[in-house]
Amino acid sequence: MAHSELTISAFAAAAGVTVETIRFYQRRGLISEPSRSYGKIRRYGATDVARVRFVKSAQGLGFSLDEVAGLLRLDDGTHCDEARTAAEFKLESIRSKLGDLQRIERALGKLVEECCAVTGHVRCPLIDALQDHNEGGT
Amino acid sequence: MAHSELTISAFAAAAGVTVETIRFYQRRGLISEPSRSYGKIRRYGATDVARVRFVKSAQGLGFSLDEVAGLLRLDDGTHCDEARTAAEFKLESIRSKLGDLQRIERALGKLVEECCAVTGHVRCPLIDALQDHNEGGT
DNA sequence: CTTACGACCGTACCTTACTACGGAGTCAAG
DNA sequence: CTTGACTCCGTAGTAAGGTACGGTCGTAAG
Repeated sequence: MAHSELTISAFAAAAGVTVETIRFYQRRGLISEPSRSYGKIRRYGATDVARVRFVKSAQGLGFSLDEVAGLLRLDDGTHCDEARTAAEFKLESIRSKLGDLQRIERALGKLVEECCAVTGHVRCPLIDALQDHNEGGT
Repeated sequence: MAHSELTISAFAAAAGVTVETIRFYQRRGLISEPSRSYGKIRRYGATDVARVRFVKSAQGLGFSLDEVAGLLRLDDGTHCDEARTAAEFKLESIRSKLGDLQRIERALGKLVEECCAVTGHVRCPLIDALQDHNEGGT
């Protein structure tokens, strides 16, 4: 596998984005310049596809491209101890998001269950879910 | 409770945003126009603060302001069955995000543990985490 | 009364993340 | 050797989400 032979358009399609987006990510350094096998045409492989997919997922979770780049740098195996520290920070922010998301999920699940099942007004716990957690700090 | 008496600047500070952001959210309909008690000055209460905090949290999780508005509408107790259906959709997207986030968390946790503990090259599982999940579809 | 601090308003500007465009080079098929 | 799909490149434009700016008004202190 990893037949590093995709043209940019095939690559883009495989990753679920457009060619322009690939070129944009290239400029941003989110994907490494691939070996331009004969001529000056870029060729991409399966790992590149995974990388772009990762970018898209992380983005959907509220990370900016800069943050995603940071995450990806962690994965590159270089500057280990630096990466470790950074990873610990990231982990914190991720766990915080995880908490928020879980609270929203619970609240929304409850809402789906209870909505219209109760009499009178609903006052669903979507916002409250986060409020409970937040009110610890002033 | 709910002493609806905050001025816009106090409100903004309480919610952790700027006055301009409040006005912007107002225009977008993310917070309801408050009763302008005497004169034409807006006054806000604790529920408004919770609302803005919620917006910010949801945003950090990758929801656009439009989506957040959608979530908030669910919470408003009106158009119940419509809300229920929408909530079920949202719930799906939230659970998908939750999955991604958990995979990243696990991978990052592993990375922190294993990085530099192993000999030779690291090839950490950050991207792989999402790849495992994604490769089900071609 | 005037000076100042906020609230009010609209408009302009900025950053992030794309997206579209125009023009030139390349390569395989006909 | 032309045609056409596809590559390359740079630059310009767009949408979302604010952020900043300039000016008016109201009221409370000096």
